[in-house]
Amino acid sequence: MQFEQNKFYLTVDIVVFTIIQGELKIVLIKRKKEPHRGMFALPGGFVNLHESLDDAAKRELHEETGLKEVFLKRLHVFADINLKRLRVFADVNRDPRGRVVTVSYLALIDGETVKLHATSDAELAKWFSIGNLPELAFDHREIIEDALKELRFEIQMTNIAYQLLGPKFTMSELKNAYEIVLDKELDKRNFSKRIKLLGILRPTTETKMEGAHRPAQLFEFKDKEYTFLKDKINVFV
Amino acid sequence: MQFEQNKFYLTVDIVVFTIIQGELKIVLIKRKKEPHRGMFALPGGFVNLHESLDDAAKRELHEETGLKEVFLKRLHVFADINLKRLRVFADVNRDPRGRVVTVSYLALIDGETVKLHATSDAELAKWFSIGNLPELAFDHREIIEDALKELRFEIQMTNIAYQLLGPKFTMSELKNAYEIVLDKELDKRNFSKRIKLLGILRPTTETKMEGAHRPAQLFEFKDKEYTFLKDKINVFV
DNA sequence: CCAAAAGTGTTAGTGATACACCCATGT
DNA sequence: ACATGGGTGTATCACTAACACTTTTGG
Repeated sequence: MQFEQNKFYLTVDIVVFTIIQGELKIVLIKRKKEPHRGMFALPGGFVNLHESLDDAAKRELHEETGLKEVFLKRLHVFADINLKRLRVFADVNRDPRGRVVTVSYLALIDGETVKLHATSDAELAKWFSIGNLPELAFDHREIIEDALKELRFEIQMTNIAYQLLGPKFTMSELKNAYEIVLDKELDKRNFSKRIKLLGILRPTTETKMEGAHRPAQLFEFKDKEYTFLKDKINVFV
Repeated sequence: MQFEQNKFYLTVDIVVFTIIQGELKIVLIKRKKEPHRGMFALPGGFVNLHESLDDAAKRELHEETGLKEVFLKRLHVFADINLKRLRVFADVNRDPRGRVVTVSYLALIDGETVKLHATSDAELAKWFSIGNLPELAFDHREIIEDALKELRFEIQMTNIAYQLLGPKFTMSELKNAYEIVLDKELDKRNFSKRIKLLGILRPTTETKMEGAHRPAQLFEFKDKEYTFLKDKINVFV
């Protein structure tokens, strides 16, 4: 075939966001091989020739971060979502080994699931606050910045927040997640009104008592599928 | 290198939109080679190993549609824009020649530029109405549908409409372009108010007389750079 | 009764929507 | 004078934004 020589390496890189101790964090792994050995990088790696990008992302994330079944299950959900928002990074010189094109993935998981992981494999995979990242291999800083922008966009335009929280949560917990992602304080009255108006939540009959104050009502997401709140988009009459 | 066998072909495909005779159209070319010889496909092709995706897109578009300098100049603008919205199509079986991953580009040009082209090379490259496409090679129909969705999103959220029109235009011409892209009638009073409110246009002192009626004021875009109208996005207080 | 977070309502302002008439021109 | 498309204004409604007090609980 005429173009036999023009072949590329294809990789996937996954930006996994979560909230731990009130901070937005991502998983990074310490590279064991050259290039950039010893530096931190996003989990990810080479796509096999007969493997879908989604499968490669799940496989690499599992291999490199050693995450458990629980986490993989969540990951599956994320894969469904993020096919819609794949990004490509393809600069000629982005990898010293040759021409490597990468496709980035965005994943969200909730803090509870995270804790299960963080104890198991801390040597290789660690959580880093988004505001305090180490020096990163390749162009991974750029990929992360892009993913963060996308996350901020998506959390306002879609219902993806369901991935950041457990199945039931208080309005305060939800607001807190938005505040952390958007890095901005929100007014609780307006937040609550707006979220209710969007109609993405269903109140449950349960409440959560925690500390010396009035118990909070628990909510759940109506849909645990990626939904675009498109009324906000079709702006022209 | 361990992954030597896992190499991919990388292609770019370009969806070029324009408006001709009141219809939204795209360029398709008739394939001269197998696979899918004789079928219509998006302009595009293999990326060379030492070439950026943008350069490959410009090169392939020029090679396959024979477009002139005028057009290439516009294309350059489009390339700047659309790096932000690259899409990947990477299914395992999308091309019978092997594992081919493609990156899609979205381009807009104005009807005037188009006419220059359409006469030159009509055998191989043709304009097709978006509502009346022929059978398409590979997964190009899916790529086009994706590009159309993106176009409809972008025309409402950004100032990309400047690429669909000449340097100066009447409010009616602009409204018409929006109507064609969105496939929806718009109220001229509300459209005009909203566009003025967005502040992306500057009125000129010139007018356009055409037919037996009051002459129309000509406008131009303030910025001919991709601008996101982000006030519409940050929705939370 | 005190501390702490939950929960809730009003007002003013801004933009969205729906709708109808006059204006400038060529014939 | 009339036909044609250009150009504009107003009233209603919905959402945004700013802001403070009462409720429920544990200690």
